[in-house]
Amino acid sequence: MKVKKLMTVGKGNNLSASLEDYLEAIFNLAGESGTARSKDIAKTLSVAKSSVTGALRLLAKKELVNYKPYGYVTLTDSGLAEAARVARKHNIIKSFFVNILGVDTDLAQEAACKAEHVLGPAVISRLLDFTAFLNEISRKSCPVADEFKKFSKNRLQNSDFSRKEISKVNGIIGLNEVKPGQKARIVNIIGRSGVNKRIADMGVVPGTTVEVQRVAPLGDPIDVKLKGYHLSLRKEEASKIMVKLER
Amino acid sequence: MKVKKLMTVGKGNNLSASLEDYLEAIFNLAGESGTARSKDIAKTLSVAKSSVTGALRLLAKKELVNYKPYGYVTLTDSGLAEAARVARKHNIIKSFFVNILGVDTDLAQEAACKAEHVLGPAVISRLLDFTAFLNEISRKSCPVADEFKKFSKNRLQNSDFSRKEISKVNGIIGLNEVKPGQKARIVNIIGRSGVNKRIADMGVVPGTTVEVQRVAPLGDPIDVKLKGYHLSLRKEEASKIMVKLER
DNA sequence: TGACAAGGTTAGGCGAGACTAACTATACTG
DNA sequence: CAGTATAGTTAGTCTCGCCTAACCTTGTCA
Repeated sequence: MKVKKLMTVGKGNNLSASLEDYLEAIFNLAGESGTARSKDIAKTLSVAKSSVTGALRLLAKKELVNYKPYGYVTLTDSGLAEAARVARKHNIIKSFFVNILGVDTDLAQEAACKAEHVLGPAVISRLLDFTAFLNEISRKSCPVADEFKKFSKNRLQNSDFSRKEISKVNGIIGLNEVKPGQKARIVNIIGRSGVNKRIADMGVVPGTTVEVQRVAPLGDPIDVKLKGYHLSLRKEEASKIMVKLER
Repeated sequence: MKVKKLMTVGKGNNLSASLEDYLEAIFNLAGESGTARSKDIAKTLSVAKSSVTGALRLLAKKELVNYKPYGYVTLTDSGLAEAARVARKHNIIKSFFVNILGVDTDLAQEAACKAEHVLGPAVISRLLDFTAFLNEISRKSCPVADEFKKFSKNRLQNSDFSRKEISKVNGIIGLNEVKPGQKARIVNIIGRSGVNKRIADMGVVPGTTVEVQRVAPLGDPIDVKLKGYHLSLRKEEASKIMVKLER
């Protein structure tokens, strides 16, 4: 039997993603202009004014904000703590994206907004340690972020990640999409069952090169050559083998 | 005016997070046991059978799965591509969490499940490049992941990140929570307005040490000393300055 | 062949989160 | 101090995902 949600609605402090957003917005606005006006909250989050009213009532019930209709909104002590926690997370994530990965600021901002609701303390903590670590070794031996920048310059540029371009992430495709005659480098193998297990057992690891030899009319089966072996794969199986085309 | 969602419901391929989950589950199940039974999908995702039926109908409408009531479920070609894309993302994220950050496998699995719906191609692509980069330099100079492990061993261990422990991430707290007499190291400053801007302009960067001198009865204002200066901060401002207590 | 178990579907409902439209309170201005 | 613009609230509705309970299908086995 599943666990039921029969907790008292009272003030159980389990914030939904959207309530966290409201809290964070208030936190930021209060910091900038002293006080958080409902309208500005609405604007920051791109929601209707009425939605803000609703959220404020919920937050008030949880005793995270001081809220009286038509009055100014302030954070309570626990609200402040909670908001700071969220903002902290946001910052850690965003700074990783921007400073380490070199993602565009706006994009990072946006991604961090969503990721902050999703990554638990364990991951965040490790992430933070990791950036500290990178700083450390950057000082000691090499400036990691810069090295990385150089490193990625050398790779073939697929920088036009329009929002709509969803079918390929960084040029990685399923083996089933490779044309006959083409060679590709295995990036990873999803799942370890059936043929994929067999392949893994053959000692095939990411990095191995594979060549597609023949593809049957409907894309199934696919004949490949790898490590000297010949193999015939079903399309479903091939789709689980992620590859990057050799240039 | 906002952009309206007036697209034809038909088969516009914008998958919601949950539909992506269903697709991914089907992808994995089909890989393991040849075919995806509705019941197993339900079990994998921990949802009721009826929810699966609903999702399958939606996916069928988008032509991502072949679905007939009471029949077997298979992915269409575009469904396969889409599912592989999601699984790929999942793998990239999870492997970063596990292999680089050293997060526990189950936790990473869970976190990756959520993060995969939230991180766009740009971030994923950078992440992938970054792991490739780390592999590169691990071979050349030092094994980064191991070094990191050693590095984090040396830090004070706050490893008990129970789910409920939400008020502190890795021992980082707001300056407002620091007790008089204690010293702390600034980790980051959220926002650059008001006093925080003044502080930032004073050349205070992450790493600077700050000492709390006096805290007024209600926690406001807070007198601090930093870089030789004395400052009086309002609680709200202090809460935007993230610090870590000095040991 | 016919009964039954297991899997799948339908119907109805609920909560979260958002929206629009209409109404009310507050604040500014002459 | 009235009048109006601006901010905030209320009421009602919609969509998404999910649930439970009851009902159907299918395949199996005596």
